[in-house]
Amino acid sequence: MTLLANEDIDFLSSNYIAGSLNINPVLVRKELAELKRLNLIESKEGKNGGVRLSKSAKSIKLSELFNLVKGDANILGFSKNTPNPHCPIGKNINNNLSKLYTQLDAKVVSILDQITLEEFKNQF
Amino acid sequence: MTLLANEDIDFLSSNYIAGSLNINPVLVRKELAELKRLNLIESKEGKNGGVRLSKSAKSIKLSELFNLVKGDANILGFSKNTPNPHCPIGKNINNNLSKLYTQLDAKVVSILDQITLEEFKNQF
DNA sequence: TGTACTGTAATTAAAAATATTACAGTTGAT
DNA sequence: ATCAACTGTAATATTTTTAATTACAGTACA
Repeated sequence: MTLLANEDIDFLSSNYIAGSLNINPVLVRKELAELKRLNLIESKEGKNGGVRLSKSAKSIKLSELFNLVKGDANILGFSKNTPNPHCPIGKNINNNLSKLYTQLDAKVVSILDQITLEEFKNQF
Repeated sequence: MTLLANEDIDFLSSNYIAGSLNINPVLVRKELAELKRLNLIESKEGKNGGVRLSKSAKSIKLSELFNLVKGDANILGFSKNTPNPHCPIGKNINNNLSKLYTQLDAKVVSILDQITLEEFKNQF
């Protein structure tokens, strides 16, 4: 997103972006699909196509990106974690951790709400 | 740690803990080694051995555990992420993200500083 | 009509996490 | 003293997850 906010070029190709990220273009396109779903970017197919921000970097808050990456899970959450349901602690730990994580996530979001992509980009 | 704080039994064996976590005892012992390194727990070898908290749950803040799990990295940090050093954005992105993450981590720690293991345990 | 793209699916390969096996050393109980 | 139940740790194997690759249909420009 920083790259999209930074470059003057109208549409950036997934190949170009993949070059910057140093990963495979198909992975980039998959992630771009997510960003598109949230209307953060728009794409153009065909020659000279690619993707660009669908609104100004000034109007995109980092919290939006955080929530996108976060998805359903808590960002600080557990990867797998399937404790023994017969253990009195185990059976409640995920519930109690989740409560805590939700609280922490909210705080993180409140900070990221104050930072725009434009501001982040301008550091570079 | 919640389990250790909760149980009355003097020393809990790695097998018992593994039963609650539903994972392999060897993994548990590896993680216990970390907790021991930080003097959060103490262990006894031999029969009827195991581990217990080395200080009261009241005196253990969740922030200590957060920092232990976090290690060197930022908790919100990147898993691999080796961007193209020839890209003006790519070459600085990790540095700039790291600055941001450090700020967020600090906020998280400030919250977890206010919660003791005892308080967390008492929810169960 | 060729070239450069997106979009997506399917497959393969690489990396990371977890489990397993093994065993030396310690402690308590019989 | 010897057995049983532990810790501590290393080495290996398995499983899971992540990322890369291949493939190709569809679109747009020139």
